[in-house]
Amino acid sequence: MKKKTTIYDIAKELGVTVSTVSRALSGFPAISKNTRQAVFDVAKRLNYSPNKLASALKSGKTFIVGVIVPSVESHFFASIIHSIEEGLKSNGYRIILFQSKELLANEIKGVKTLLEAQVDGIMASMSLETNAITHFEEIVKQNKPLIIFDRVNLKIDVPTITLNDYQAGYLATEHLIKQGYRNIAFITPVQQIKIFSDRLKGYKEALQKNGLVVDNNNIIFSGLSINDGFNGAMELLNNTNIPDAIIAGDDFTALGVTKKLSELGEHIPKIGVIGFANEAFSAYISPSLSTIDQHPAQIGTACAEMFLEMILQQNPYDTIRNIMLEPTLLARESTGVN
Amino acid sequence: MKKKTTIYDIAKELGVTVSTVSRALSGFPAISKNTRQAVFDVAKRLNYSPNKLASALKSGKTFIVGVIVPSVESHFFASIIHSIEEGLKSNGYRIILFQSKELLANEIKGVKTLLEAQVDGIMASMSLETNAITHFEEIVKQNKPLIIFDRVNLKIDVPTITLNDYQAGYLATEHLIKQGYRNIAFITPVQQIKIFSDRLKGYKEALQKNGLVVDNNNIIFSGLSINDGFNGAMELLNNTNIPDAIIAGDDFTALGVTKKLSELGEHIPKIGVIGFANEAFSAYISPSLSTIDQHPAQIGTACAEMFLEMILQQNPYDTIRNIMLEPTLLARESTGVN
DNA sequence: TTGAAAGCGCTAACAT
DNA sequence: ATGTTAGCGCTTTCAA
Repeated sequence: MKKKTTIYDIAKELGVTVSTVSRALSGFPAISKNTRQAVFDVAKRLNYSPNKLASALKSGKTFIVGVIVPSVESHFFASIIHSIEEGLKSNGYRIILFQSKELLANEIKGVKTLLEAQVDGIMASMSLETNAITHFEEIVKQNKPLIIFDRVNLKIDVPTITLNDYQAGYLATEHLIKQGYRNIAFITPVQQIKIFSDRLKGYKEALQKNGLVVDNNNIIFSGLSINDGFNGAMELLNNTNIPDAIIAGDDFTALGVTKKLSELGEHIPKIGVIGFANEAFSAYISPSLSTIDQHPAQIGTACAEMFLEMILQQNPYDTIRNIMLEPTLLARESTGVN
Repeated sequence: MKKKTTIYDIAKELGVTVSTVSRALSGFPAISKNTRQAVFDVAKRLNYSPNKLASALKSGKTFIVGVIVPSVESHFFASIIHSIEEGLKSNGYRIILFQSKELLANEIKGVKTLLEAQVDGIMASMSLETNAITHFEEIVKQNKPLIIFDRVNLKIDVPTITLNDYQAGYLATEHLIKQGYRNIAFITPVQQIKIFSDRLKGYKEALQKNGLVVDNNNIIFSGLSINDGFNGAMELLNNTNIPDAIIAGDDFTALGVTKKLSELGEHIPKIGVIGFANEAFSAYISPSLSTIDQHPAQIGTACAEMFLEMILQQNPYDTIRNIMLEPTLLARESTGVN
């Protein structure tokens, strides 16, 4: 394998020094038009490809932002990632992805790996397991921008981009009540993540405001998956007082609920189902799934803007903003809307 | 922000040289137990975090493999990625992800970016648009391992991991025929990607072997998405000779087909539908979706093993293996199976 | 507008 | 078992 072309090769070829080549390549203004053109021509001819590693080592900037999400398989996170990329690319930043798979250990490893890779900042949404945040504090200690989005832990003092999940829980519940449901169950992930406890609060208050009682037998704590929905529904159907509607933790969970209900088919009365996140499939299944739109594209865009703000400040944490977006109800057939 | 700890700081603290520290940290054998322990202790105390950039620059190895996929949002690719990660991590390799979003331009940019980031190798599945492969040839020219999986272009001479897509097309068609369908349509992506032309071939031969004729009006060329399925079904239903079954390019496309069919509801006779890839939702929608399992986990594992083989050879392309896995039929309600 | 030279943090001969 | 030293490829003062 022939040696790779470096700026030294270009410099030698042109009889100039590497500094000139470096300046020409990086768009430094005080360079003659001719020199710049000559450098570009030779670079092209020698098939030059810059070594970003060397550049990053010297300059201290990799132009890479690490993004940690529970999983990339949901439309919600995939869409956030996409809009982060879009929002960042005009400034030359790229992202590198890390999936925690809902495991705290992976999340910790992700932070470590990204930090060792010298990323210029990190955006993260926490795993369901996350109950400690020392791994995130390390990022702050290094004075690198950290932005937490969607799944936020109460205890952390960094910029956040979240959805108004209290409102999301309230909206879903209120919608079901308006549709005539009276015994509404709630399947939710564990509660150390703020958005999930907020949602539960919204659910409870919507019930109370409408004169309905909160029945703890109607609240199931589980994970987020088709299986969790399936099992959660099974559990609820064993209650003496079977619910007439179920709010699921996300659309996958709602799909599991739907599956369980359809298995029982004629044996039970029609039960309303609503999810969260508006997955790609949700509008297309039968019955189409009512859900709460969490505006992932807006969340991603806000993350990107926030990051660009932070790196402009001498200290990224000079001002800490916490942005909250509002959810939208998407009412479909699964809650009796034709 | 205080300076980051380097191996120099550790060395100074202990009164040894950086080489000793470097050796201790990297598990070099000829180091006394005491020294090693002392180094680890100080490293821990000073909160040392290695700068992988510097290490990679010097050693020429980043231990990063670039993975390019059309999109991460399908279970198929997400699952491949997961098993690539699993297969690689025991050897210290990590992956960095790049999504082409089915656009050739993005794919080209992905290769460039990954190469500039000095990845140790690249694994890629081509976008639907990909009709030129000069960008991939650059990887080979640099003598870095390139592995193409699933979506392969005929013209490229590198190791590949694919599914027997001829068989996949054949299986799907044969299954429908066995279920009693006689006028079977086929919605497929454009044909420069080998797997899609193979599938089509399997479809045609299955028809012919069973005494059915190939009707070009029954073959629709489109993309892969819910919308493509929706529109494809609409087009097929406008034919004078309406098909009694539809094979869709993937499960998302099949979902779009299903949606269109259910919209027409009672007005048309029951039409069979089958997809490819066994997405997470496929078993859980109503009717549950028949599909062809493409064994993504096996594909990913094979990619990882192939990569590890390639870097062991003095020249990664000394031996080029092309692995082909066999698909499995998953028969469900959408094709009339209970 | 260009050159000279130092050095980012680490690894890896080559010594001892 | 440990020290010395020369870079990896690039950016960036400082000087001319």
